[in-house]
Amino acid sequence: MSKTVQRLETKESIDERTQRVLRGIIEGYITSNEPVGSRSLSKTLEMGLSPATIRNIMSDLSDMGFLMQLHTSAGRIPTDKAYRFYVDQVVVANQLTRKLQKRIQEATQEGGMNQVEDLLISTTRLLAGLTQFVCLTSSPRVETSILRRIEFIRLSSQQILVVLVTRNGQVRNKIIATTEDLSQDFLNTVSSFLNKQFHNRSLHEIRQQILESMVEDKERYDRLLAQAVRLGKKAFELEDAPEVYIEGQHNLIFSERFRNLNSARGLMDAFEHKSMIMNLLDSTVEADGIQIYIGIENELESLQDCTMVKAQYSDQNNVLGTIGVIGPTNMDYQTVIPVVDFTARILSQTITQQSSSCD
Amino acid sequence: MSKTVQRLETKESIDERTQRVLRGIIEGYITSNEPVGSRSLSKTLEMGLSPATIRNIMSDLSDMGFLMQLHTSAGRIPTDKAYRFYVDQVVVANQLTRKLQKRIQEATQEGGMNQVEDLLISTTRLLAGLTQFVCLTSSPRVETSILRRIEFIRLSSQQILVVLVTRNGQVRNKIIATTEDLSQDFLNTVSSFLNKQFHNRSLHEIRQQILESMVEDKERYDRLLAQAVRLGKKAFELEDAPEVYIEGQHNLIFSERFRNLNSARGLMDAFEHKSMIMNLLDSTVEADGIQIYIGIENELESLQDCTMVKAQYSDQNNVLGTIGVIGPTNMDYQTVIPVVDFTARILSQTITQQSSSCD
DNA sequence: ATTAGCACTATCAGCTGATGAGTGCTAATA
DNA sequence: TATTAGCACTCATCAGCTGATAGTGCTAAT
Repeated sequence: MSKTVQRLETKESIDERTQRVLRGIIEGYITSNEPVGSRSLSKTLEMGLSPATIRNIMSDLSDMGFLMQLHTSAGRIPTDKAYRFYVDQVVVANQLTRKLQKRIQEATQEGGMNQVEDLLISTTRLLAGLTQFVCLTSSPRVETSILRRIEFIRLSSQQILVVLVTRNGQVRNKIIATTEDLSQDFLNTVSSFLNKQFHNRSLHEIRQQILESMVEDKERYDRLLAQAVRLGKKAFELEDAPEVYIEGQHNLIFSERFRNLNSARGLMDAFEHKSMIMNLLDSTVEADGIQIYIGIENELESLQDCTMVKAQYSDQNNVLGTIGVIGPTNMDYQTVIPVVDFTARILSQTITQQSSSCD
Repeated sequence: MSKTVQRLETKESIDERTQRVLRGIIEGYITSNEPVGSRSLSKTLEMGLSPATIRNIMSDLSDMGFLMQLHTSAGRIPTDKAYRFYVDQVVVANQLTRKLQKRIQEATQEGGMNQVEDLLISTTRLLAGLTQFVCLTSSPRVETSILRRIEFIRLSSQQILVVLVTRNGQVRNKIIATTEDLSQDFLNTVSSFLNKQFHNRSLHEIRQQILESMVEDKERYDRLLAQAVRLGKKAFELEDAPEVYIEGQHNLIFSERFRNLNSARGLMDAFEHKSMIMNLLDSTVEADGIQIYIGIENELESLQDCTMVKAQYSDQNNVLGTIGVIGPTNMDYQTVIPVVDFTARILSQTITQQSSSCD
């Protein structure tokens, strides 16, 4: 794996005029998806500069590493560094249109969404549709979520169904095998014990505590407690399956905007490995707000000619997961950024409402 | 939607020699994915026929509708009718290699598969990987599955979690809202009543019966029964979400074998509509064994230059769902057919084992 | 410092002729 | 009579050439 730049620098001071030209090229390339040349830029820029002057400036910008040419005598296109400059210095978090805001809100409020999973899936799909890119969402880590309720249901003499409900409305099922035949009554006692004991604790804490209990002197426990601990251990041994939702993969193939992309295949393959995606989404440096990884700033190689825009969502207490889109580096940052941002906020809001609706 | 042929006919009697030529062309095209010409065929066939003779025969076969040319002076390729002939008359259900059999068995026996969902997903992925095509699987219709257990869990004063376990190990969760605050004790009574009443009935039957109960004179019920009926109604009102698993979509784009396919886009889009896929899979004429739809035999337009090979899987009593692959019409039928067949059998077997492990 | 002018270069679409694989027809053959 | 050799013909493909276009870099004039 190639050691990559963490984040591109844009400390250099560029004079006002040069900045405007750079900006013109970036925006030109974003809208047209074609290399932009000095002549056309001279027109659109309306700064009264002749193509020749523009060429000189472009030449300087190339030297500084902001522009590159696919071949001599084609216009120039921005480098990743240029996009970084653009995102940091130029793009101001402009408002979404009311229309878009409404659309996002409505989509997340759609009926029958009391299961967090459904909400996440439909939000992911929404964002993929809005941006026409690929959208990825990581579901809340069960690990860190708060226990709301645990219940055991006897299925047969050897099988018990564990139902585990978290604070934010995720429901997990797991069938565990037992050697002893336990009655439903007994299971009820166990679960009510566990519920009392571990109410409002994170699953992680709970697991820890159970493990500690087990090493303590077993003599001190009565049968109930011993079984409770044993069942609890199995129940909370949930493989923390990295749940990821991916939508809009077909955009990667069919969208005009992705056409320069040579590593579509690699990305598709990467998407098959959920745990890798999970990593991608959840490897987060800054705690809040939107995060943007442009081109080579991405660690994953097949992502290095894409931009990933992502934001975390949370309930009132904790960060739960991440939602993000992957698009071409010349995406329309001015709209994509606020769309992702707003969607994440709405998502947080909806989930918070849900989890606060418990007692 | 174009009215399509239900199933292509191959009643015509073709003499032995002509059959061998046809078969040679089909197999040639299957292995090379290139139109086959008279000269090369004359060599590979080893029947001592000159290219000229072969050409005459080919000409006859073209007249009968078994062959076509993409353009004059390219070799000929088989028509859908030819593949139908091939599948019906030539392909004998040959055995899978032991190696493949093992691989399929191992993949389905992989640990932690006590949830049917996991089993289906991993089987779908397996089949997509083995064939390098797209694989589709429909999950058992909750509608027709048999109730094993139902349980209500009080989450808050307004929310109740319904947990529903079917005979073959599917677990469904649903959160329902209540106006009245019902105690867990009360809910336990309700669920134990419902469990007794409806044990081993299909969800469909149960729903029917509940609806009938509701129109009966309400006076005759005590509070328990009334609530049980009311909760039961909500619980069994599960939207029968058509659950479909799709794997290997990227093969559609990247596989060499699909390259003639112009409607990849259409297929990808179709895959987004799960209910359509569900229809596609479950619209079944013959009850058992493998089913093959070649080219224009498919109702779905964007599938009309593909072949779909599918088979149903079942538990000891009922057909549960369908698993199938979609590939190019010139797929290697000799292996694909037995692979799908065997996979479906193993799937049935695994699910049967699971559902019989209850009391 | 800016700009006009000019030489240079790469891409693209369109045309060309050569090549090759394959056919259909016909006349000769076993 | 069935088969085959021979020949003319048809297309698709490909390399090579063309002019048009759009861009650059450099230099000299403003």
